Amino acid sequence: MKVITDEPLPSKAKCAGSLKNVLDALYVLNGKWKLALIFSLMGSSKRFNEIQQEVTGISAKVLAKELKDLELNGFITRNVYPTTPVSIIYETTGYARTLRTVIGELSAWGQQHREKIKQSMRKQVDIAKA
Amino acid sequence: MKVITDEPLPSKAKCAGSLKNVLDALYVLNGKWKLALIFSLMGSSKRFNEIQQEVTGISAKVLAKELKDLELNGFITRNVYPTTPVSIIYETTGYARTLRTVIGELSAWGQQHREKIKQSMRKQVDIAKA
DNA sequence: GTTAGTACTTACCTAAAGGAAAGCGCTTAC
DNA sequence: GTAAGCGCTTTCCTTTAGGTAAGTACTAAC
Repeated sequence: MKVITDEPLPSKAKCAGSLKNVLDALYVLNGKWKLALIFSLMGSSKRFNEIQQEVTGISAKVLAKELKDLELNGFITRNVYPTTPVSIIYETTGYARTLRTVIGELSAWGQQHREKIKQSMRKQVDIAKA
Repeated sequence: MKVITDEPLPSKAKCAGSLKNVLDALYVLNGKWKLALIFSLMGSSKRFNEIQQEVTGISAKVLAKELKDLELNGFITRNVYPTTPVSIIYETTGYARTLRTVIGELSAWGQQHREKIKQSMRKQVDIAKA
């Protein structure tokens, strides 16, 4: 067991940058819905109500707010088509698609995480301390 | 321009699962700090004050809460060494390390995102609609 | 006229996140 | 004794996220 006491700056400088990157990414992608919304629109462009149906649980207010936010940050565009009642269709930008790998990894991780949780619930916990 | 009106369920069923995965992942990894803390401890095991110094901006209260949360979820372990004043060292578990790729992607994306933001601030915005 | 649908907005409210500052129990150094 | 350091906890407070429900502006159908 190595008790760290006299190592003020081992290699922190080089890691601090990466840490800042993580923090920066989380800053624009925060909240419960942003990544899910981008993911939903990456599948196909959709209109307001369609999004609300797919992303179950989101309220109209929050959805409107998040869509504005995502548009301001350049992740999606809001297209108004002058059909008889105007159609408003949201779609992802190319920039949002740079998040594809991030979201892909997150989705894959989320899947195996759910599996793990289900198993540990069956075991009823005997892992007080591993 | 393709106005979606008569496509109730094109391929939603297969995407809904992935969407749920994303939501599930975000559920355990929510908040400003969790991924950053895991990332910090992935670099090297640390004690309380060391973490607080590296992850600048986090308060003692929030750090204590997040560490408890991460321990409960099996991402980190809290090791108490019976040195003269007890040393408490936090380290990541193997499970936390399954997040390595996710965090790696997030960090890489955060880096290029900051670059993009810096550029668009110089240009002073002439990208009303691309 | 009413009703219905789309895409929201507005008002109100609760809960949770997060921050600042102080305190606490312990030990060691002076 | 005092002071300082560690690893927190406690208290108080503000901010933010998010939810519900109602309303609004438009149009078209009945």
